[in-house]
Amino acid sequence: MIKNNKNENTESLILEAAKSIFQTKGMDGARMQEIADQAGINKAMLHYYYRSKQLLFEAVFKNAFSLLAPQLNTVLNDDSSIEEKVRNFSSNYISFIAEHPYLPNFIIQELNRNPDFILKMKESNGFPNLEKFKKQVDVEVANGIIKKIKAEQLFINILALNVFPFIAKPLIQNLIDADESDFQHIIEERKTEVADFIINSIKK
Amino acid sequence: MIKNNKNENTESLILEAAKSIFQTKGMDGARMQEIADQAGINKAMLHYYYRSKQLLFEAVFKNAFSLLAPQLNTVLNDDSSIEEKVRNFSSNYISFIAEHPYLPNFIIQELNRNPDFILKMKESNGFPNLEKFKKQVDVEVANGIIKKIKAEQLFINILALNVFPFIAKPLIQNLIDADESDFQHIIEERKTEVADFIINSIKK
DNA sequence: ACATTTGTTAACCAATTGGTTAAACTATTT
DNA sequence: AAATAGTTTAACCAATTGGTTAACAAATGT
Repeated sequence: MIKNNKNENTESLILEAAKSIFQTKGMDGARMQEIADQAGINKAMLHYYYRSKQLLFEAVFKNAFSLLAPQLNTVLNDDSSIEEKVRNFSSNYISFIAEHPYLPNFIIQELNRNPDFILKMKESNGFPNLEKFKKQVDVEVANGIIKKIKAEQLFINILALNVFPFIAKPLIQNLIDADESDFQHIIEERKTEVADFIINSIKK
Repeated sequence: MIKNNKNENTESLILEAAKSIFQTKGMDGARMQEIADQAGINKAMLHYYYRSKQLLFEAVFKNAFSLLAPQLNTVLNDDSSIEEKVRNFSSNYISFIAEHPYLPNFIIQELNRNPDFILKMKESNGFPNLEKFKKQVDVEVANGIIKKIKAEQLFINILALNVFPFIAKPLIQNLIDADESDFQHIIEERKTEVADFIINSIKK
């Protein structure tokens, strides 16, 4: 058999396969055998490298979360204005999620199933922190740059407008009668649409 | 044994138990035995009344969807202006979901897992229809009442801002560092906050 | 060359799961 | 009250599932 390089060794083969299965089927719907098949290896190897389904799942989850968190963080903590942050975030985040469409749904779904799970994430560094954003919103409100709004509500709105379409895709597609290409087009539009919508609402 | 009335007969006991288990654990995570235990009856009864796990699940899903759909429909199809629709929807929908917190997540999650499933829902009457809303948005845009926006995008925005906080509750709670009572308070605020946010953005 | 560690496999195992069955119990009909 | 139809139960079943084991193969070190 051909020698594997670092990107094709068994351990990462397993992680990649597990990622794909867990993210589409969830913890409960995923089967160890299916993960092994997709990785092209024996089921016993899953346990050799990750001990149990739970630990393999946690490895996948942490991996996914650590991909998502920096996207939030960079926007929250850079030095641009609120307006610039909103524009950057909407454009970047929608592009990012379009490349990882299962990510937000996976994370949100599994956190709903096991809310204690996020506590482990909070301990790790790189967990998104809202402090700077909060102060910035308060300052811009005080200076009359944007209308009065609580940072938390604004943050929820930004997240909602950007993330929801990906999570609720099957529902939305049917409600607005859009096929796959219609939907892609609408998502593409939203890279600026969402930012404009938010700015219009908060700009004085 | 005491005679059961219509609200306590076995069939609806099962449906209630199944609702509670399926909505918190999902199709894959739910166990027939657990549903039977919660209903206080023998597991064989589940099959006697609903034949299989799949059919029991579909009964629960249709039931849930038929609760949610009219909420969308009444707002989409009444005779008020877009602004009134937005205000009504935000207030009513948030109140409604606050009473059925697992509903949107359940529906969205299971539709993601099984996208074909919504086709069955579409056939049934009462499936939300956007036609009237679309025309109305176009008219109000043409008349200069609201800013230029596509009805589909506005609809997605309304849905996102109202529904997302419930779906992403565990994530949001941790990102903004809110305990249960903080979160309830923020949700309460959103009954007007969301409507104002949308109106601010689209009103000329 | 040999021994030891690391990686891999096929076969196996106990527990769980959705579903069935046959018998018992209860109400309804005649 | 006897027969019939509908409801409920305990015990059972085959299939699936996560996980283990023991033997085998491939590196690695000495």
